[in-house]
This record gives sequence, structure tokens and C-alpha cells, in this order.
Amino acid sequence: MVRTHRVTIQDVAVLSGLSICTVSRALRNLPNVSDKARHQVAEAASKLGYKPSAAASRLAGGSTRSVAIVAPTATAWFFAQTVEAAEEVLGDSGYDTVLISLRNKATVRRQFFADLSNLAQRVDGVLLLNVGLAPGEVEALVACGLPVASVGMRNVPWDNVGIDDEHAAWQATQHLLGLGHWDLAVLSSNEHPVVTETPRFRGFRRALDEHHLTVHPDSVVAAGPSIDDGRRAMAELITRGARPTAVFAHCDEAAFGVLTTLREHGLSVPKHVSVVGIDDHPMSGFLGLSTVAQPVADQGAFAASLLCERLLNTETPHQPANHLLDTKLIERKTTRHKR
Amino acid sequence: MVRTHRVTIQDVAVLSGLSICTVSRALRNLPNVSDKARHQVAEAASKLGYKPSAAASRLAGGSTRSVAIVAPTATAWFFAQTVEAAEEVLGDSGYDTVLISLRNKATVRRQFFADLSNLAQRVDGVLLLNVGLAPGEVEALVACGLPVASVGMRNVPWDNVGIDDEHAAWQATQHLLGLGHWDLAVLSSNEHPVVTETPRFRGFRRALDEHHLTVHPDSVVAAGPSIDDGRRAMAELITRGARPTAVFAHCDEAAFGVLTTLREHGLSVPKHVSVVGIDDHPMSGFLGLSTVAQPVADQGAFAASLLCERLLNTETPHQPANHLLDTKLIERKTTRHKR
DNA sequence: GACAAAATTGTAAGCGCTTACACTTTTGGC
DNA sequence: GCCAAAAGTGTAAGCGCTTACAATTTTGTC
Repeated sequence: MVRTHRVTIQDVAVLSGLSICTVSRALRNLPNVSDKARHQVAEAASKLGYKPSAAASRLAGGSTRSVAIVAPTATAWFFAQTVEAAEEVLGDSGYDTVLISLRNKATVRRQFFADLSNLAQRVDGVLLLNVGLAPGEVEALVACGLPVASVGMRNVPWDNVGIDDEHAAWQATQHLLGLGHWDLAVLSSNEHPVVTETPRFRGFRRALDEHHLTVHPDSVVAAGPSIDDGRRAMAELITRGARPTAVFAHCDEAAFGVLTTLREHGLSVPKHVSVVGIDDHPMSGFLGLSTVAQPVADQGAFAASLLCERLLNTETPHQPANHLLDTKLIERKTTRHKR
Repeated sequence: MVRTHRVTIQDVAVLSGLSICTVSRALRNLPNVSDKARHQVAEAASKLGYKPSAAASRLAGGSTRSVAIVAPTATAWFFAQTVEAAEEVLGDSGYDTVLISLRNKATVRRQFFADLSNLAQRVDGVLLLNVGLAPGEVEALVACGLPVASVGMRNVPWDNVGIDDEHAAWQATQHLLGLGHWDLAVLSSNEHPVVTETPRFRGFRRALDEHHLTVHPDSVVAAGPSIDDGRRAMAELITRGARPTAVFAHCDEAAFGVLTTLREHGLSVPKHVSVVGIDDHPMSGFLGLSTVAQPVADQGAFAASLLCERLLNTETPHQPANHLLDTKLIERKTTRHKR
């Protein structure tokens, strides 16, 4: 195949008999272009198979036609689902998806925030997935000027889609308490600097409060959203001497890990210990894991569409909204009455 | 925060007392720059916190500093793992990762190949993950001029990292046959147009051949790499009236789905049916799934590093190599002797 | 030292697009 | 029909970088 010269806006201009400038405006649907011109341009462009150069467009002050998706880790089930759903929506709107995984590492995370100004010239917007923000980071994000949208975040000055995490955790915990358990352990997300300040932890605590129970520090353990982290966390709990009759894991994968460790220690579920998670992972049904179901792909797709909207009308002022999707407790076989 | 003017190469040139051109060369480690100049440039650049503009660099014929990772689907465990591992390596080499999921859809897939020339101007290279190639697609890829590397592919004119799929499938099947099973069913990847021509299917068939057994078409079913696909595939098998005493699934997630359906139908594993997969997914241990373990993240990281090497020396001619990593049969509890 | 060759550095012309501004044409009110 | 306002179109100046090629300096040889 011969390396044919790339089709530029110039070619379109010549073929349509108009100036580059008019072509540029027509292509981007800007005002002040006659219908006739628009038509000619559209025809010429499609005939030539013209695709604007992202680099040139960007350099001249236009858009990069790409957005960054930032996730605490890309391997967890929840993130793989939301990323793919978001990627689809973005792709349909003509945006490339630049994946940035923080790999659950503080250093990577710091690097990301330090490089924001740099990021700002490579993408048009940012989609944050459950990225726990430290003080000042919201400001840094806003300051870099990129439109932002997020999944699973709180009190942020941009559009967010999520579930009511506190409520979901409350549902799970309340379920356990309703079954007569009062010696509970909790796996809390390790993504936040302060484990006991995540919304899910708060929901857990609130449920205990309502039953006049208090949280024992030894029953709280941090875990990432993975099976291995769940395993380790439960093992840690046991090492500490905690012998809860029920465990609430902040996500199903962590709950799977908990099940694994419990079995390794000869503790049977739900006979000795009840376990509940959040997510409704495809394996949860098979394993009989009781959980609080949440729509996952929907969150990614929804947040991506909100971001696209922002990207389309950068000018229009906009009141950021927080969209909460429903969660539902699904009782299965890993939870039962305390004997 | 004040929107300060971006630091350009011009600023570095002025501060270092050299010309833009020399700075450009020094920054890219090109020859014909004195050590002294290199030093001054490096110092000035770091003092100003200079980062080259990807757009300008690209437009002027330089690189985009980003590569595309293309996966048949981004949600499967294997791909989430390899993508993250590759993203890390690429990131460390200064490349952004553009994620492209084919979403297991023929239309998306076709679109991707049709848009290759377009892709070529947005990224510097492509990392293909188990993308089944139709005739002509290899040529299309080569023609677009982008350096390519891949994971899990065969007979391709670029660097590849993978396992010996045929052998892995043979290992799994041989294990089943060795246990006395002769009525086998197989879940084969649906990603290829011809299900019975995937390497894993060939390994399956070869093992049968060696035992003078033949493959019955009703015992072959297509499935994607997901639990749900595995469920459906096994259900389909049962609907067809197949009553195999052992099932080989092309990946662990599909095997999980098989387990699910079997239980729904009152068939117990391994009493009635033996099941074996490939992967060694973190859940497989817990579920007792017999499987052929493969290094997963390693493949993504390795392929990414090979691609980076290609990217560094585009000029140097290069003999593409196929790197095969080892696999290992892990016998657990879902396989046992046929009664 | 003189001079050619080699090494280093600078000049300037783009890369393909956006956009301020100038210019031309159309529209509409009287 | 006339004229100002509105609408449409074109000109040209960059955006920040790469890269021929020209200009300059350094090196090495006799």
C-alpha cells in the first residue's frame, strides 16, 4: 500500500470551493455558515474521507477528542465494568479513552495530581471513578480547567453518579443486625487515607449506633476491592483475635476473599459466620453471597454521558448534580440468624 | 489560581541561552549536541518544569506519546489484568494508554479496522490483546505503519507474548481423558469467526485424537470469557441433549458459569461432571476449580515492554519474536475419575 | 599554522488546524 | 429602492514543535 498523503482541511476547502476557515466552521457546526456551504463541506469531507487531525486541532486551541478515565485500580470487577461502559459512551461521542490506573499506590496517585496541568493538554475532560480526594485535590482538579465528572464520589463541584453508599452499607449492616448479630467486623476501603471515614463505613457505624452498639477498632480492617485483599483482611482480623459472628465487606470481591479465609480456618458460613457484601458480582449468585446489589455499568455510562454534555457546552454555566441510583439487599445463603 | 502561560520550548531556549532547535535535539537525546549544551538544556527545562506539548510534537512529525491497547472486551478478568500491567509499563515509559474495547461485537471490530489510518495519527503504537484476526487484517495493521505488539496471538509479523494455547488446552483435556472421561464437551472462544479453529480448540482436538476419539459437533459451544457466557453455553449444551461427563472451558470465568448451570440442573461436580478451565483466576482456588495456570499480568507487561522497545528504535530492522510463557496444570476438586 | 573535515548550533519553513478581524453579501424596515 | 444591520466568507497570524539546510565552531593533519 502506498503511503498516500493525508487528507487535510485544505483538500476539503478546495473540493468544496470554500475557504479553509469556512470549512473549519462548518465542520464544527459553528454559526455563521450558510446551509448551502454546510452542505458542500459535508459532501466534500465525506467524499474525501476527511478526518481532522487531533494534534493540529489541539494545538490550535481546539479539542483533543479524548478524555481520561481515572480509577484507583483497573483490575477490580467494578472498575472494569464501569470503564468499559464509559468507554463505549465516550467512543460513540467521538472521544478516545485514556486509561489511568492509580494502581492503589499513593505514589502513583500523588504523581497524577502533580501532573494535572500536563494532563490538561492531553485530554478534554476527566472521568474520576471512586477516587478518594485529599484536601486540596478538588481545588487542583478545578484549577486545571478540565471538565470533570465522577462515579461514586461525594460533595464534589461537578456531576457525579453513584449509589447512596452510606445507605447501602447501612442496608447490609442492618441485615446482619436484624439477624441477631452484634459482634460484627467490617472490611473498609483502603483507598481513603482514613479508613473509618468512608461513606460505607459511616453507614456501618450508623446501623450499629441505631442498635446502641459501638465499633471496636479491632474489628475494622482496610482492604482493597480484590479477592486477595479480602483474604488478607480476614486473616488479619483472625490474627488479631477478632471472632465476629458476622462480617460486612465493602464489596463482593473482598467478601469472596473473606469466605476463602474463613474456610481455610475451618469456619463455616453461615453456620459460624455470616458474610455480606456490596455489588452483586456475577459470582455472588453461585456462591450464595448475600449482598447489596448496585447497577454498575449504568454508573459508568451515565457519568460518561454527563461528561460529554459538559464537553459539548463548556460555556453554559452548570449546576453540578449528584445522581444516586438505587441499591437493593439480596439475601442469599451467606447470612443467617445468630444461633 | 492564575492561568499562567504554558512553558514552551522557547522559554527553555532563552533560559539556556541556546536555540530552540538545539533544545529540541537535546531534549530528545539526538546526536550532535555538546555535553555542555545538553547540560544547560536539562537544567533549564527542569527549572522551568517544562513538558513538551504532545499536540505540537505530534503535529510537527514527532510522537503522540500514547499507544492504543485493543482488547476483545475490557471486562473479562484476563484483560483487566493485562491492561493494567501494560498500562503501568507504558506509563513508566511516558506513554498514555488509549483503551479500545471491541466489546465482543463484530460491528465495533470492523469499525476499528476501518479506522486504522485514523488511529495511526492518534497513537504511536498498538498493543493487541487476543484479537482474532480475519484475513487481510494483518495486512491492514502493517499498512497503517504503526508498530504493533500483541498478547496471545499467532503467526503475526510482530512481537507476541503468550502461552502455548494449544498445549494448555491439551494439558486440560489430557487431564480429563487421563481420568477416564471420553464423553467431553468444550467451550471454545467466540472471538474467532470459526470456533473450531482456535488454538485451544485444536489442543482439545489433538488430545482426543491421541485417544482415538472424535469431536462431536453437539459437544462444542462458543462462549465469551465471562461467567454469563459460560452459563449460557452450558445451558445450551444441556438443551441440545449433550450429557458430557467432563467439560473443558477455555477460561476460568467461563468454567465458573459452567459450574453455575450444572448446579442449577442438579448435576454435581465432580460426581456427575468434571470441569476444567484455563487461567487460575483468584476465585478458582476457593471454588476448587481444576485449571491450567498461566501468568497473566506478566504477559501484558512483557508485551508492553516489547512495544516500547519497538517505539524507541523505529529505524532498526527487527525480527519479530514469539515469546511463550509456561503453563501448569493445577488439579483441584472439580475433576475426578469417571465412575 | 593552514585547511579540510567533522561536530555543533542556528535559521526558517512548515505540520493542520482555530480564530480575530476585515471584507463582502444578504436581509429587512421605511 | 436605500441604507444600516446582520449574515456569510476570506485573510492571515499563530499554536509549539520538528527538521532540512545553512552557518559557525572545533578538531585533526601535514
